[in-house]
Amino acid sequence: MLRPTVHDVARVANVSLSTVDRVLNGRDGVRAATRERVRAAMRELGYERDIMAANLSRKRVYKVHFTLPEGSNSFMRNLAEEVRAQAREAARDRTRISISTVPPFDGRALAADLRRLRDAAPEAVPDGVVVVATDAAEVRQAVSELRGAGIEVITLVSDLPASARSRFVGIDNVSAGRTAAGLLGRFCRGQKGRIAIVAGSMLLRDHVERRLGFEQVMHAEFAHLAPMPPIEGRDAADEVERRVSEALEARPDITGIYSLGGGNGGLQRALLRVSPTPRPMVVAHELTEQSRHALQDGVFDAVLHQDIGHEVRSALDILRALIDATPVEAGRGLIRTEIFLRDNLP
Amino acid sequence: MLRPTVHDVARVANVSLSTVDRVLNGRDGVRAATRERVRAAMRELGYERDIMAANLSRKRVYKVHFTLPEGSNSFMRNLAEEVRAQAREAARDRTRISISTVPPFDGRALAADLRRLRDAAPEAVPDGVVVVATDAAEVRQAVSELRGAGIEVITLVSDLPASARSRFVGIDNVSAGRTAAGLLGRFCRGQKGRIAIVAGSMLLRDHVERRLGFEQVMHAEFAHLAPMPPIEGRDAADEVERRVSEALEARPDITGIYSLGGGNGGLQRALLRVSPTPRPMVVAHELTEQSRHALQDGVFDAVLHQDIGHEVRSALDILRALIDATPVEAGRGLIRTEIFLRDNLP
DNA sequence: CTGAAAGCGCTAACAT
DNA sequence: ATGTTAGCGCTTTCAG
Repeated sequence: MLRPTVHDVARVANVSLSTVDRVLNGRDGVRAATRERVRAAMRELGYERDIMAANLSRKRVYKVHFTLPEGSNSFMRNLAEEVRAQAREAARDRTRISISTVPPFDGRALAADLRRLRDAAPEAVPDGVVVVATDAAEVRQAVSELRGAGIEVITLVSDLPASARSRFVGIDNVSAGRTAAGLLGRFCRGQKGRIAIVAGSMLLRDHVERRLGFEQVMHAEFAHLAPMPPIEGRDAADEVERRVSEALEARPDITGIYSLGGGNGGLQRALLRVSPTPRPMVVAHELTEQSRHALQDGVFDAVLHQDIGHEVRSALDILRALIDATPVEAGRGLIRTEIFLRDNLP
Repeated sequence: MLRPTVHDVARVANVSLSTVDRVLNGRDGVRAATRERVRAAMRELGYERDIMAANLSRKRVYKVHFTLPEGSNSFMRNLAEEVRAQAREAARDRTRISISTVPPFDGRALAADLRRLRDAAPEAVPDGVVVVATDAAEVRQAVSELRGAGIEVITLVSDLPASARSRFVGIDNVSAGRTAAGLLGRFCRGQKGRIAIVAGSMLLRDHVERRLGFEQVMHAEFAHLAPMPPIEGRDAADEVERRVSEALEARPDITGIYSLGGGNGGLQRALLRVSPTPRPMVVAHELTEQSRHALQDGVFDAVLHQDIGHEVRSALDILRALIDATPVEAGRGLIRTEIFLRDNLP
């Protein structure tokens, strides 16, 4: 037996197609009694609307806008590239993607960009917005206004907690930090010594979260391995190289290193230059050309990674579902942190 | 400007809709010259067919059958549960799913079930079959017959190489084995001793491949840790418990264990009962209630996991594409192997 | 408030 | 070998 259609509902409820449609789409102009009759018919038949057919008829085009930080680091450049790549494919799924970039770490500029979207000409106003959020009050406010205008907002990579954003898509950074500690602690089993943490800046939210998770687990499970205060390398290879070299020379008992930010090329050079023995075990973030080589050469032991393509795709899926007011699983959007060793490089 | 439609193509090529349709679907009854004219028009306009509309018009229902091993272990039970869950959702995507189960490790029974599908009443013959394959000649034969009858066949979780199956959906099991070795080798750094391998059956292709990858890396990178010949527990907790207990008692120098199959409850019990010191490091497969507890209690150190939901969804996507004769990316279907520690349990 | 009718992009009889 | 026409399930004018 085939799925019931609007026709069946109309017949059973003894109304016309248009009335069923009005009820289906919550439009008014239907007497309460009639509406109830239609609802009853739907329930009785187990009616479920065919979204494909609906979209076809309505000639629906999902208008989605991405607001990204200007290409400060290679991660963000990759992200922008990925969005552009998927913009092409998305056309086949009735999705039109636009992109704008704003200066990084500038809440004001970001908020202004979001407001611009809301105030655009009606046919240019997007149905949904994806934003790599800077954590600032103005941004929270702007997001709230977008939502007020019926625009769905997804935060990507970096969340905006306590805001009106519809969803967050990215990894769980606390969990990533915990994972790093679990690996590094086991890699250094039976060793005595210290663990060095290399971060970009403790002003970056995801870095803070990773460190938090890392120290939670280190403290609870591997108390003999005392993490040192973070070395802040500002995600810049040169600075990382200099500071890590100093640290390695000053403390020959460094048995493990957790690099939770960028600048991994510098870390790698520092390790090759100082070459302490036995070599420290190293866990870093994001699979790039640099970190891939470091893994292959046995300089890094593990790399934690977030799959950007997956994140963008996921953001689009969730956005379309939100726009269609289709139920979206709660946990959807939490991307797994992938773990790469030399042995499972893709 | 909107996407061009069949109407546009027809107009430009100066033919009727039906002719465009014939060319589009590779039906014959079109003169070569006409066909070329239509093709040219498509290229000129950049025409791309709207699959949703096509399916709507065609009233297509994808009939898909899953043949699964009877619930011997919790992984397979979860798999069956997941398939049932998605059977409900899939209805919305014009997909009708049926399921049958067969005794595990029984190539004959599996082959019989597959033949039954092909020989069913015409309207009950599925368009595609998804099967967790037992590696046996009869099964290869049955798969070949299904394909001969125009039925697409996808192997799930465990592949059937050198067979006529259309695709494989699952993890790269060689890579998973390598990953396990990379982890276990590092976890046992500085130790001397032996590594025990616990497998279900060397008749299962995925188990063979995992072992292969594991030994590759063990040999190349951690030669001081000699892997023992596999203990075959037939994925049954009791048998695993018995055999592992014996092994632990016979060889107190077991410093690491790689459990690449099912029956992890038994492994866990054996470890608790014999409780060798220092406790061996343990890497196992599949996150289940059992292995989750083992991780939390510090009995297991890492669990390699395949996301079943993702696999089932992926299998259905690919199957629909195959049935539609839509091109399917080659790498599609290779699911990432996830790594869980106590610290990043979902 | 409610309904009839004309599509959306594609396919499938049924002509010609 | 090609064209005409009537839908698929839903939405959207435009009339009652």
